[in-house]
Amino acid sequence: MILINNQKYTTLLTELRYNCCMLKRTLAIQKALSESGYRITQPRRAVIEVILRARRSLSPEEVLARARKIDPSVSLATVYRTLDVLHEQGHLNRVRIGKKGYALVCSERELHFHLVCKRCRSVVELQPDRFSKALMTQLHNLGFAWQQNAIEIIGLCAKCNPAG
Amino acid sequence: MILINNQKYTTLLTELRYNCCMLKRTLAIQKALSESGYRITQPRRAVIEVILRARRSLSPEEVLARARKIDPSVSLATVYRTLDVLHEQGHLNRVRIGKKGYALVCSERELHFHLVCKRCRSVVELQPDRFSKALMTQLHNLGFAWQQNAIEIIGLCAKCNPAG
DNA sequence: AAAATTTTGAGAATGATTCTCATTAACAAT
DNA sequence: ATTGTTAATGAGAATCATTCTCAAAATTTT
Repeated sequence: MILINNQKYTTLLTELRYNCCMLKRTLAIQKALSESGYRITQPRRAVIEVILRARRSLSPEEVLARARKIDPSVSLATVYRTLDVLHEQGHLNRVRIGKKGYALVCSERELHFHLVCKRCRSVVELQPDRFSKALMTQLHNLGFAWQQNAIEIIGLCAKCNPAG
Repeated sequence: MILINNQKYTTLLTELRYNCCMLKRTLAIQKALSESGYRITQPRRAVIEVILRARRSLSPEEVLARARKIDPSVSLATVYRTLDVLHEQGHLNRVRIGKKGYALVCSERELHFHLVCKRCRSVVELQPDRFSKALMTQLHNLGFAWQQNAIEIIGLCAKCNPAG
């Protein structure tokens, strides 16, 4: 076993793991879209990758800026169009935070919770657990067909919460 | 005991109960706002009453139209301003449904779930149960201070769901 | 590779939301 | 009740996010 006791390497490794995980998710969403009859284009690929890779919720303008680093031709219209597609397919939610603006939270997995901080816009994912399973059962029994992979809970994270 | 076997009276009674319940809630929200230093004005009262009384999610324009039946002077600006206040205080959520438009869901009680149908905009409330209690505990343990009374789950209700 | 179809970029058009400011209403203190 | 202080309001103008338009380009199918 190799032990590297170095902050730099640890950070790099964490980053690598994160990117790898998000790449998988990006591909999963692309596959899902493709199977629903949507074409997987360069701009869409870029937008999806940007939203998934982000550790916090981005505004459409921010998504555009980051997506252009991958594909400089992407337009704002396409960002909005892709957001619509993702939302329609249940991969993305838009929830209002504060007086202005929304949180965009994207996910390819089954029903689970996202904790969105309205101050720093960070997004923490609650692992799908017994609660979400029980909730799914309850919804199912009511005949309610939910159309979102994630449920957003808005508030202040531990860091941004003055009282905590 | 008096038994009235008449559809008309049953409907009336149900309606009465509903109105009574919503009146209580309206007052509860007014009290909460007042305690937070907001003034309880006629237009605010009207807007809050309209949103709470509605059995489905309304658009701001719809809220305006209904509020004007209570207080004809209410302006659209005030509707938006009141929505902001309610949202800031955690009484109201705005979540996107479909390509255009939002659901406005208002609540004065503790953390619980709302099922919003994106087709008929109906809102069904899940009774606060062991799941929401457990969820609250989990959030608390993470140091996350949620700022909404209700969590909206978007989808199709049993009536609007073609598969169900 | 060509055909069929969807998607795109650019910028104009739209329309929801916010802003401005003089006026009014709510609340606290008297 | 009256007054003073201050927040809240209505009206419409201003802003800005979002959608629309359409010819051109990209994707997928044949």
